Amino acid sequence: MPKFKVPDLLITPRERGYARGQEGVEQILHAALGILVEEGYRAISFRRIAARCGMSVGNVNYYFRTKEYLVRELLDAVSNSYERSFAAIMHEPGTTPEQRLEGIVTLILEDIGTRKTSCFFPEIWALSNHDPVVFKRMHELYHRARVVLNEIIAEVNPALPPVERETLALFMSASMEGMTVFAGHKKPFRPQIGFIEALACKSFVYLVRYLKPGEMSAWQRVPQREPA
Amino acid sequence: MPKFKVPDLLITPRERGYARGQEGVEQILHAALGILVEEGYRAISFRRIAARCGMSVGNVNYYFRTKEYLVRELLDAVSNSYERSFAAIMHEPGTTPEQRLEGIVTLILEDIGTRKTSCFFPEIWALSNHDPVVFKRMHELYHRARVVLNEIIAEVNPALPPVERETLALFMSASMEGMTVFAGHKKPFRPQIGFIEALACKSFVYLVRYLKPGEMSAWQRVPQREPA
DNA sequence: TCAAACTTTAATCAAGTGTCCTAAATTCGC
DNA sequence: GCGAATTTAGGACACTTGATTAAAGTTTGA
Repeated sequence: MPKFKVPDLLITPRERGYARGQEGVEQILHAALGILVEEGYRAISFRRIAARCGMSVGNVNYYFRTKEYLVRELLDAVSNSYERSFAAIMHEPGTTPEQRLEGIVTLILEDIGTRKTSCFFPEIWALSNHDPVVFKRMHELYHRARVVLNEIIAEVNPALPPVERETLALFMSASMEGMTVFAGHKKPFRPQIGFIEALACKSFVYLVRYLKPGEMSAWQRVPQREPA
Repeated sequence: MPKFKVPDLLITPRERGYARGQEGVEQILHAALGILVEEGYRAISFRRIAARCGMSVGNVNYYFRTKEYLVRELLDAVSNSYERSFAAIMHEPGTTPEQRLEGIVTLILEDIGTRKTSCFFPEIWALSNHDPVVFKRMHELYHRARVVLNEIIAEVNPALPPVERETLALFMSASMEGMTVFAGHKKPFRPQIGFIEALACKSFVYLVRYLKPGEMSAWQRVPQREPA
């Protein structure tokens, strides 16, 4: 099982323009990410980006006419880098589903140990509460992550109905994301990440293997109600 | 098992001053929380708070000389409300540890369904990456939450060594917190919260009961390394 | 009653914002 | 190397928003 590392950004090249221009947008997006990581989303501004990559404000504005476009492309670039990593694990030949599951758990728990991820995602979570565009793109990203988990579950435990399978995938994904706050970069429990990884793997493998169809529904005592 | 509901704020009364003044600070703190929930942390300002509770800017500033004091008291008020809820569950007589565990899972997963919690915590997670005071208070709050879990684990599975017990408590807590983004208020998976709750309870009870001492360490394949 | 506690008004001072415009400099296919 | 397309600088515009304070008035409650 090789080690995967999620790259910071995966920027799709523009159709027109000189090579210099492409370099420009990459500088800008990396600067934007850097500011977001170091100072939070609200700190992103044309002026700060310009300062950070030694450009003029007007030039940054030439590449991204509005801040909204800029943020959207930044999200896409992060999202794309994860998509590629997930695909790599999914298409790895000669691995058992359990090995792939462990691969994902390792990938994610290693990734949340990076400063970028530890700062970027909480920022996005907060933002998605107030910005529908961010909300949509974030959940698309997580959806792609769950596709991999779903496939593994279906392979190990084919009798499990789709709803229960998807709930299980969600449970695993959310468990790992939740760790960001506690065992992410410079967080109090980062040193225990080995234990945490082991616990997560064992717990997930157990659930995936031994969860019986209908069991989840049977456990539910009260049907969920949704207050208006 | 009665239903607990976490109150929005638990404001400790001041030592001096008139009753009117106490009412004033409560208005202010509730307004600040409202703004944080609706527009994000960065939107909190004396001006906005004043507008929201029909006060003058100067008056808000009279109660809280700086913004920092204000935010600190806001955090404390939220923190205290959770502390009381946890204590209530911990000291409930005539319940098995398993029942108490289910009580906590239910409490937390219901709580993340509220708009306040769904917005407040992501905001705090993001903020804690940039503000050491918020970092400290947030982790104190979570520590108090884990104390309850720790106690339950110790009761069910007394042979489990402290480190492994604490890692398990962390794992459970983080799993539930992670759900905020996916099954919180107005989130895509809120309707499945019944399934999720069932899955969490069963999975946690299984781990708490059947985790054997030393098992976690044995699973760890590679000792964790920390890059500088 | 009357001092302490509140409240308003109005103002200061500072920093920052996105967006647009013009004019100069550069790139790179031809 | 020409020259159109592209990139860059720099500054102007027109705002918004911010924290904090001083002075003067009002309310409270022992």
